[in-house]
Amino acid sequence: MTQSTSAASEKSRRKQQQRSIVTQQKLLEAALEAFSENGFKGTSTRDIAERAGVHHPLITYHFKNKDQLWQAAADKVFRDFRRSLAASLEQHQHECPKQRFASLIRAYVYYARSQPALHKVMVQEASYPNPRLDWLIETHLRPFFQATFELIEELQALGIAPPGNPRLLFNMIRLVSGGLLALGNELRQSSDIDTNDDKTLDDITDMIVAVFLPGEAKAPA
Amino acid sequence: MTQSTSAASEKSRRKQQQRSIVTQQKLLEAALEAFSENGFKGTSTRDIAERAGVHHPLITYHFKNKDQLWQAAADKVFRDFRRSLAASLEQHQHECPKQRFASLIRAYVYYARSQPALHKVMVQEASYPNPRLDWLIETHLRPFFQATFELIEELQALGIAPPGNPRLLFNMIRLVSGGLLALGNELRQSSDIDTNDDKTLDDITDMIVAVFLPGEAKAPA
DNA sequence: ACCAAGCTTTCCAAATTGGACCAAATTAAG
DNA sequence: CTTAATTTGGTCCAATTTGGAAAGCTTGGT
Repeated sequence: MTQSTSAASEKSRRKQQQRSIVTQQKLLEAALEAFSENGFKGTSTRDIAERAGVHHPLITYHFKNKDQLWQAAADKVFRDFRRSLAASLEQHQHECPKQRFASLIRAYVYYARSQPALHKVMVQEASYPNPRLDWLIETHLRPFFQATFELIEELQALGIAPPGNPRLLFNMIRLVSGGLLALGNELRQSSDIDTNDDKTLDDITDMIVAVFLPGEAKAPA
Repeated sequence: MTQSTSAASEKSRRKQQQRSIVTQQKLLEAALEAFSENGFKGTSTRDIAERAGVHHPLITYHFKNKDQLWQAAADKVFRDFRRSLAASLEQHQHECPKQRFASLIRAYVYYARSQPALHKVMVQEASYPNPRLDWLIETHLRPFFQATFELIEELQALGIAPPGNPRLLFNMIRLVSGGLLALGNELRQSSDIDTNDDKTLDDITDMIVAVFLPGEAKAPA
């Protein structure tokens, strides 16, 4: 993804310096923030550089151009996000299906708070057809969704999740899990809901579980 | 909101011409589309004028500036939206609470498809604090939410809606009701869900009701 | 010390921005 | 059918923003 990494081709190669990595990270986070606030079109590379506290030509240096930077930034969040969920699944692999999925939702909700850009960027790009949306779907959404559809189907077979189109059910769950956190600014003012409060996140998790997984879990042996 | 309407102050007043109304409507719809796709910052008045098929100085003439145009456009959707929901409530006022609310959800979902900008604009503006968000909340969200919170509380008291913070519950419902339709472009590609199909909308409605209003409705006398 | 990696500074040409201006046209009203 | 106000077309502008090039400086690996 980054220039330096892929530059290992000709003769002289020297390993990437630490400060370079730091700069890239700063740029990626700033890009994420900016893109999630103003969309791809509404964001200028200069704005990103400013947020990162970096001179704007460094974007060209590190990421070639705006598109590449967007992709690198999106890739970072979604990769992180999926890793985070996978970790939760593995960590709770010996618990009953309902508990496992509840933990997954919890992980989703907490990740969404730590990185609300996850959901915002998705909505931004989904607002009209464009190559970035296609990339996002093929690279991250489809693989992730596919695996989760099956989880949902299991839960339905066990009578834990309600019947109906599992894809629809899944999308509802992901929407509330990520969407509420993305609306943080609004909810505080419109509904007296403080998404910074851990208590709120737990309430959200509990409610999602109560609503979307109403079936009884098997009593633990 | 429009200039001509408020220009009734000095001496000579002549009623607004028909073509003027048409132009304003075209501009409002174009503005909505553009703002929902690219956000406020990412949208230029020229882009809006082009979508509307009118010369861009007409925006200045009819709406003074970009901010006023945004507000007029947002006001139009939200007013329409609330009117639509209010109509549903009134139309079903003699049905049982669960049926009434189910109809409300249905009205929400169908409106969200006819005007996905409703949800998109909300997410766009909520992505960072700004005066437009404040206006939106005070003018439309709070009044609408307040009334609906109470409906939810009733349903909870009747054991139809699950317990828990009614505000949280409400926001979940509105998120899935509006959000799925806003993600239309993505869902088709990522989940084989076609939000243009009426059948899908009915499935969505039914699932929301099944999930969020699991309690038994009183048998109709 | 050498030299590539990384960064700063400066500059530019092109495009876009919101908005001003005024003459032409359309139309409501008498 | 006049007439005057409304609405629109066409043009222009000054300011800002855009992505990117160029050239030289600093840092750090070897």
